[in-house]
Amino acid sequence: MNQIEAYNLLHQGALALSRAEEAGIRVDVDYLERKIKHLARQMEYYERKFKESKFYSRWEKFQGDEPNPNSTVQLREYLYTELGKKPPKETEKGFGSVDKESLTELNISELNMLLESRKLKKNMDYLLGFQREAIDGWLHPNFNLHLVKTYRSSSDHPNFQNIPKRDKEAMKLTRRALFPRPGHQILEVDYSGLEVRIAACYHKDPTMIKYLKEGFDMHGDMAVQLFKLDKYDSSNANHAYLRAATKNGFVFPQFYGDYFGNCAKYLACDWGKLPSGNFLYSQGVDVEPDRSLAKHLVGKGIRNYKDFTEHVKAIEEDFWGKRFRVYARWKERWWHDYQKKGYVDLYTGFRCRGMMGKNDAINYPIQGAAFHCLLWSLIQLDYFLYTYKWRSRIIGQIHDSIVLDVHPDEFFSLIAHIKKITTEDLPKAWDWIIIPLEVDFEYCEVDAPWSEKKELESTNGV
DNA sequence: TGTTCATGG
DNA sequence: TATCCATGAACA
Repeated sequence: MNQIEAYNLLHQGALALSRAEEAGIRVDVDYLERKIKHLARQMEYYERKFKESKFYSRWEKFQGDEPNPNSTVQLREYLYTELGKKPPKETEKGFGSVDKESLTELNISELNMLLESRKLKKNMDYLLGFQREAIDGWLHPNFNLHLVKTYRSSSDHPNFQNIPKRDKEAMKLTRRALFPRPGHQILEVDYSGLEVRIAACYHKDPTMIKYLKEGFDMHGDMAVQLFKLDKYDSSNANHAYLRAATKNGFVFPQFYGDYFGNCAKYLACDWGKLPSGNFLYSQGVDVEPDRSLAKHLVGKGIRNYKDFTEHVKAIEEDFWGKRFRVYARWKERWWHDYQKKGYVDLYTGFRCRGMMGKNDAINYPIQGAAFHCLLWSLIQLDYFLYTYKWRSRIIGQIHDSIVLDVHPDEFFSLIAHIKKITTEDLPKAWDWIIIPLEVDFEYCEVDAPWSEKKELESTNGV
């Protein structure tokens, strides 16, 4: 594809997204007002309790003034200088970190209070943002195509692309404010594993292609290797958890250019959430014998954190040296080409210029082109809804997913059309897409808020 | 204005 | 060489 096609994609994309902005999403302003008051009371409670503690009075003495728990500088001085604690982690600039991971690791009860109040504040900020941007009970988030260096989109006022989802409590609290039009329902369609599939279009690694075409479970296989399981059992909650940890703590970081040391740290740390124990995070200390995963790994010859790091190192070497060696060779070639040319071209006709590190040069074209798949689909869908005067509307987009406000009469036929556009029409339009694409659907009942979203079990036969 | 933290993909 | 891309709030 060439730069004319790239321009047209952005032009048509801007028009389609402007219609989504105009459509907007309903917001329950009464709920916002109630909940904001409620959160304010909860925050006051935590503040009061925190100030009653000995931990606080010592901080007050040290500070010589009223301490500000929101100041990372004050907090780190107090913890790491006055109290002499050892920072579990450092910031990018080399100071002692006071983020959630570090404060949890320090294991001081007053810090848990502080973390709780940070969480409340964060939730409050989302609701205040909605309240500030609401016009007559409607939000109209902006969707930008001109701000991101990879030619992805961004969103602001309010940002539609970072509303809580993983933390169930925060998810319910924030998305409970957002509604479809009266008598309508929210529908979401998202491309599954889009970036992995688009990456495979670039590097064409046969093993990866096989995983994607045959529907084999790459994360499950890696979990078996990392945790020395006999066989992956998806009905086992521990296995399912380890698979998620593997996906987020090894596979994706490796794709983005991380190395075994960080991966080992993340995986060991993450076991803290597992019933079987958090032993390895206590750095080099031998495992506690009464924890089942610990026992299991000891039985396999991995006795401590150091052993585990070596183990992850070996798996990393196998990952790039054997399993995905064609992918690895592509990365080297691509990086070499960038150093020669000073730019990288996307399959979609865009060019990224400027100073890039190795990870940047490799990841930008994948991230950008993956988003363009979504954008192309959104343009087609918008054109279709607009031309045939459907009552359903696109109301937003989150990198690899589209959010719609749907009239119930149009629900099933709309799903069929979306499936055709996203998984059949797109690969026909762009011949560089050599991997089959898949989409999943989620939906809410009529008049239900976004917090009530559930999976659509099967879209066969619609 | 740059840094840190938290949220999403 | 060592985790990619954003927005937004608060602080210094």
